[in-house]
Amino acid sequence: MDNLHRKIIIEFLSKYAPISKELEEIILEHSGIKTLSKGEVILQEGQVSKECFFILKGCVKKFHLIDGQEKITAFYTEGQVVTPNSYTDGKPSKYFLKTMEETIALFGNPDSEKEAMSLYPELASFIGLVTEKLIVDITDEFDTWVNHTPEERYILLNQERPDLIQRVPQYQIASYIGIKPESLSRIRKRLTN
Amino acid sequence: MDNLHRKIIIEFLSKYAPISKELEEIILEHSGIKTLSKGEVILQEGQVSKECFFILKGCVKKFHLIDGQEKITAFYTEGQVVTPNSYTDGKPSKYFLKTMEETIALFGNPDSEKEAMSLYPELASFIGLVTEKLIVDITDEFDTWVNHTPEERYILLNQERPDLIQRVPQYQIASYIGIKPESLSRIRKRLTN
DNA sequence: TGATTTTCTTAACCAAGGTCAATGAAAAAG
DNA sequence: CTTTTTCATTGACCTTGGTTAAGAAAATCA
Repeated sequence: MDNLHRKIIIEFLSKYAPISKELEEIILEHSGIKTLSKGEVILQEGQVSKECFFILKGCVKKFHLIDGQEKITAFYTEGQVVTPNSYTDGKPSKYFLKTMEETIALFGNPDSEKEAMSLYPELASFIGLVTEKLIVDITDEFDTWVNHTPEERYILLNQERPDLIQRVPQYQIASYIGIKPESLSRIRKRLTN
Repeated sequence: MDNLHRKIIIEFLSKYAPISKELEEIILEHSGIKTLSKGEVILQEGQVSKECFFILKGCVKKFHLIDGQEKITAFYTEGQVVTPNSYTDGKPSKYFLKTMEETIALFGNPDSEKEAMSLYPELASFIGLVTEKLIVDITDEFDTWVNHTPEERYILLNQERPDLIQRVPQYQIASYIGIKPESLSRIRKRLTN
């Protein structure tokens, strides 16, 4: 694990609570690092996920297939945790996870998670914090979504995740903000005038 | 606490894991039951929440005030937990919580929660399950929302929470599904034809 | 490099929701 | 039982996004 990756993890973990070097090592030891090539499918619809992961480098999209069309509901990038619902509830996934670029991520599975938690009880409360924070983030995102128009969502996206606009094709951004590529073109035109 | 309320709680708790009579008592002892009258504001925008609650009877709406307009993002009814983001992250709330009817709820606060958890470690892992399930529910709701039109959302709401249509005024249902009351009228007309 | 595929833009027309204003119906208040 | 207020519906007109089809621009590949 190189220094950049280490920094991303530590930065992430420190958001939740002061973290000891010891706990840091425990977490690193119990997760496996993997590199995925561009366009790789991490989770299929109907499949039960056995892994959650943390992105060190790269970008992953989450999408539903509706009438043969991809409907993107999330882009995950560096420093984000991805815990598929299917990983948590053991039910077949309703959505896909697919890399947009070559992606390096730390993978964890329930067995090693349980093992680590039984060895290090402080890990459990730490995971609790991460989980609680996730709820706050998701509900905030939901509220932001429903309280804005597609045009406003595009403006917000430019402000809050300008990197995404650069690295993701526009027609996928369109899907993410809930409109068709043609409409996003028009919105962009409206905005430049 | 009467039998109906007891039943609602036990039904709720059993969704997550088999629950012992003992743990049941612990939870009941550490939460205070309160009755709120119709129209009571539980949480104000800008306020830091010190309580989460579980609804035994009644209905609570969550809404943002945008340009003086209520934008409803959730209705909570019997058997649902409400954990304000502000309760979790300690930051001022971005939204309001207000009762739609007389509402009876079990309230918990961080102090009694921590006390109970230190006395009964098994409670912590139980709360972990509840929290994880919340994430699954919220992301499912989010995905359902973004993948449907207002008309489809209205049809879904009728199927999945027919009680809400009965007990909540239509213009508030309209706000909840993201449209104006006039548009909901038109949708209803379209659907009857 | 030239060829091919992918992505982005434009335009004309359509459908759904927003706005404004008027009217009716239903509930609440007196 | 009225009166008043709140809520729901309707219609005319506007705005935004969807659809379809064509072509331009960019990225990829041979």
